[in-house]
Amino acid sequence: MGASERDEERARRYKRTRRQNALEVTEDYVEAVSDLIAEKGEAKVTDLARHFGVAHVTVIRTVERLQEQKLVTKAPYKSIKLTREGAAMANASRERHQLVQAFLLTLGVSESRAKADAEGIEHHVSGETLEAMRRFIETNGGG
Amino acid sequence: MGASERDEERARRYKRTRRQNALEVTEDYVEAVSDLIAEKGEAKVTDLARHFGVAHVTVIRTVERLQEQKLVTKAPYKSIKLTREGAAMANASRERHQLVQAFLLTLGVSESRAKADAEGIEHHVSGETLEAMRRFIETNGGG
DNA sequence: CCTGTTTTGTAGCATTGGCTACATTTTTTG
DNA sequence: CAAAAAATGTAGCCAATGCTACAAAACAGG
Repeated sequence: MGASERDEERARRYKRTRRQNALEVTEDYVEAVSDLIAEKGEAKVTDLARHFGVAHVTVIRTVERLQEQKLVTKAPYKSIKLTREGAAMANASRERHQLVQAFLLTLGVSESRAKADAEGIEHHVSGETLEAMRRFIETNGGG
Repeated sequence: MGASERDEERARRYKRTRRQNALEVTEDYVEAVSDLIAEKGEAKVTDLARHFGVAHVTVIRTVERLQEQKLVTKAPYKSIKLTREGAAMANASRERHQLVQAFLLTLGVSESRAKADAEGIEHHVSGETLEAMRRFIETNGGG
């Protein structure tokens, strides 16, 4: 007995979510690197470790992976820089993050909750849902 | 130079999101077990593998973990059963899932997108945000 | 009831994201 | 400039979630 179409569709959704979870860390890192460069002029391993509240070793390994994915560059003992693709991903991620957060605020969620929930939600929002959120903010925003 | 309060808060949010990602699989499994029992009378390893689109071995190991967490029980070569806590988690998870999906539909997102996005979003929605979604559905729902 | 299929289980490997302990390099500072 | 402190790197561990390959148990048909 094979998988029904409904099974297959659900399985696809499940896998998509798992993939997005894997992407989350990547997006969070490039966004953090971008923010740190904007704020301090450079992004160092220690800054990222403090940013995420993890051990510096964890940052080093994750940055290695990001290098393999051509999202950042880094020479030994030097700070982390974004490639063009990395910068593009950071911008897209930040925009989406801010939109989701603004949406939650407009919906009536408190600031602290909006920040916390946006962190988890942002990576799972499709373009279509993002558009719906944007419309909602435009219609109900500001007041 | 230590971490600032803003750093610490952001780090807490980040860690919370990572924890929720780990919980995701757990919640998805108990919910699937609950659904299968409701539909077919029992939940077998193969059913879950088909449900999620993963190898049966992955299911076996995950179910072992769920047993350690007292969410399910399982004897060798027998089907999976929910403990009281497992059933409670399944119900809460399903309710939240449905509410998020209904919310997205009310917001104007297409059904397929709503289903897909709800899958990823549901595990990251706090009680407060869930309440805001419920209010929104009540106000704008039905039409 | 035996034989073949399906289901379940075990062993072992990979990747990701955590960690500690220790080593090395860079930076700061007295 | 040398010593102390900070930053970075390496080695090796763990857990979770995937996988394939092979083994054993349960179930179905003839």
